Amino acid sequence: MPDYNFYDSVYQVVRLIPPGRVTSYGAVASYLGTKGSSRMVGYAMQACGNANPPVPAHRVVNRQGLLTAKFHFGGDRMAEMLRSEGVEVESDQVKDFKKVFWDPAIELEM
DNA sequence: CATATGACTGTGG
DNA sequence: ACCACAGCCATAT
Repeated sequence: MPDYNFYDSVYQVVRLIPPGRVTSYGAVASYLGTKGSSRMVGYAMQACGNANPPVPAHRVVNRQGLLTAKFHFGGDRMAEMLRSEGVEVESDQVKDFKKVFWDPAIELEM
């Protein structure tokens, strides 16, 4: 593996998330091969503000579809953005999570 | 080089 | 079903 940066890989996968869809940290980590580093995905998101182009971190939620990242966005900004993209959010949780769930390991599998 | 941290996840009581 | 603890692994200090 050449200049392999974990952060960059995470950013690229997250940027592949289509609008109106969400994914989980574990799914991204698993796709990257580092299944156990689900926390690293979120940690990478912390530095997403340093990435270019920016990363739609608001499309990444936890396994339960809960907007754990909203605390970092500062308010319900995350929920509003998701709603703006067509994702129904209620009680900081994505409705029909299974329906809007976007798994890179499946969507990108070929 | 060693310790601490974290936007997670799974298992057990 | 709910709460608590442990495992995991890359980055930061």
